[in-house]
Amino acid sequence: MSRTTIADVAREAGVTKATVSHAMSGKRPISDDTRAKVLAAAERLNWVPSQSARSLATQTANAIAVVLARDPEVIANDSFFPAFIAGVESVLAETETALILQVVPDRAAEERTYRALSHGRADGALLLDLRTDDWRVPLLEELGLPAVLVGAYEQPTRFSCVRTDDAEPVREIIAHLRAQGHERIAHVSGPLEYVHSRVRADAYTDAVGTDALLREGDFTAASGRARTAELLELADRPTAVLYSNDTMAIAGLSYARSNGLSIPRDLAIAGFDDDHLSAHLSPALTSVSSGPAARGRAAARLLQADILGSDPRTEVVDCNVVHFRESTSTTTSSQSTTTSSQSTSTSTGTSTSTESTTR
Amino acid sequence: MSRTTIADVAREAGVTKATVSHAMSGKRPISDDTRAKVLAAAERLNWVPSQSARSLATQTANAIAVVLARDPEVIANDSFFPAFIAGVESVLAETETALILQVVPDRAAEERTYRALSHGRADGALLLDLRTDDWRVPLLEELGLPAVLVGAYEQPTRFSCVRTDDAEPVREIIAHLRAQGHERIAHVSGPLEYVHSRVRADAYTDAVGTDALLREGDFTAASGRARTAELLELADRPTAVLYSNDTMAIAGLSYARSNGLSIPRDLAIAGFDDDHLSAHLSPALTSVSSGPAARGRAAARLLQADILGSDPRTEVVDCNVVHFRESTSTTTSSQSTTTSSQSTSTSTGTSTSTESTTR
DNA sequence: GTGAAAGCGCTAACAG
DNA sequence: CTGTTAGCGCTTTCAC
Repeated sequence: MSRTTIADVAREAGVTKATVSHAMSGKRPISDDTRAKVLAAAERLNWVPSQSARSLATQTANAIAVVLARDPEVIANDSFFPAFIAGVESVLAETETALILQVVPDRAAEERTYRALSHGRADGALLLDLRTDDWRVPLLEELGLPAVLVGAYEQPTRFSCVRTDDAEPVREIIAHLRAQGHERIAHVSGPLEYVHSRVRADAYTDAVGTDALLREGDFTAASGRARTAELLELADRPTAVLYSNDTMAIAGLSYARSNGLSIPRDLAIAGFDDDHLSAHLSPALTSVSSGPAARGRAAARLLQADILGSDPRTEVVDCNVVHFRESTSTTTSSQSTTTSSQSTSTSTGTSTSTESTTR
Repeated sequence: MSRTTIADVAREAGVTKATVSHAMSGKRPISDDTRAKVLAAAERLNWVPSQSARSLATQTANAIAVVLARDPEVIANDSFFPAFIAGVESVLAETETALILQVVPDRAAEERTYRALSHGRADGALLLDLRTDDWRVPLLEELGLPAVLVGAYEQPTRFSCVRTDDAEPVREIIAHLRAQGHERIAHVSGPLEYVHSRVRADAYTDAVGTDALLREGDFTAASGRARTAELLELADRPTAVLYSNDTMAIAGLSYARSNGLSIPRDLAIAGFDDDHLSAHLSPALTSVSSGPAARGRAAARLLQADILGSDPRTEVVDCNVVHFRESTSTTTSSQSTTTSSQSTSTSTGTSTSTESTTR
């Protein structure tokens, strides 16, 4: 059961370990003849180099990491995350790079995890759920661990970013609701410490002119329901609510309905992130498709480039598309205004502009 | 930028590397005094042991792996996978164990990946999407890599299994449909090479007495639509269809509707895996909640036990619950027959029986 | 073009 | 209880 090592292959091929190493990596000239012998021997013995030995020797891991500080349960009910990971994997698969997914309970563990990752366990990290002034950014800079920031990050940084314009779709939705005669439009945001929640909330406040009907949720169904309950109890209750994700929107929708409201007649509802089933709900849910797979691909590519030594870049993956559906329509018959067939297959074709980071 | 190593900590604490190592692991008696010195030094230097060095020395990785041979896109549209991973992570988080997720394009890459994993990159693997007579089982046995098989596997094996009874819910649904007067009930299965698809398909064939209306899909929306189209073109078209996942069911539902059929009046529809939004669809979709999180937790626990040397066990996580909803009801008003509030929170309380493996 | 040897940072005997 | 000493399997100088 003792694993076969590079020494076994060397012996089998009648050369030294160094030669085997170089024959595999091509890092120095090798005669075709010996290379063939080495490859044959490796094949015969089913040898695969030990990643940990290689990591130790080279300080590279052939893996990138995503560290999640959120409750694992959120993974299950979030429409963004699985699709994002799918996009990431589609890029990593090309180079047989592994993705390390680690959920941590608290900040101490998170910091320890990043330190451990930087010691030969991962070549880089993808940072999700960014906060204004996120402590992870300086930490990773200090550790020298390459990273890509997914989402808007305002501070100067040497890292690449994958951004989208989340304010624009919010403005579009508010305008749409206004056009339908709505005057009291509420917003249930995600945790406002997250930049993307904040951007959406700010765009909302800007568009409606006040934050009186802004309520902070946490992306879970429970919070969607609770914040909706609060809003509906107001003397001057809103006639429309924009939620920062579909899970909260649907929880809110269910709650409103069970309280005798008809959607969209009594209450218009819009979500965000466009879950793959949202178009099939009743009423079909107006939502913003945020191109998670495209963003995952972009992030993985930027990270690989960074690891290979490229300069950091900010890539704006502008794949937000608002799908106006029945949940915000006064005329219940109409389906989406924008093309509704805009799904995974077409998202590769969305406009992707690139600009270099100036700072 | 040279990383701080155990030698730095030893120097800082005025002891040797061995002492530091043991102070951290507790693998041999250490005086409280020196332990304190070591911990203080480690803290001061922000030292985290190099995982690759440790892996090399101990042949352990502090990580477990899931290798996926499917198209990354499936991850995004599958309701089982994210919830399963969430369950796995909730167990791994307790011990700060990492999850390695690797998507591979073909069998050669998959085999190479398992070999690489077994060389100190992962301590074990979770096997999903089992096939009858799956080649991975003997491979992992040969490699000596601990594993847990998720799903029914009929061959004798030394690995632990996490099983569920998928036949029973299929029988329940068929019986329910029969009771509503349906006589031509079709089934769109997943790829029949997968054991779980096969089990469901066999249960279906058994229950209806023929496989004339059995069609093989591949869990994608596209196949759900295509197989539904074929079924609806039959002279004697079915009046009910049971799909092997919700994604196919919803695609089928949409297709049938766009062809002028009313659901469930003209066509009853049932899915499998109970996506978190399925209860909110219109009509609400009858589906089988298969407790993915509970299965993920069970699998992770069994794998950790195996890694620590426990004997393999087969755990039957029987958390399948059929939610009868509008898509199969003649009386369109009624909601689920079974409690519909059976969600993540309650799934921990489902009956979980344990039996030891006899072979 | 190939070989020999020195580590990468840790753990685990073996001494004391 | 603590120090010394070999490795784990690979890469990478440095010689030849």
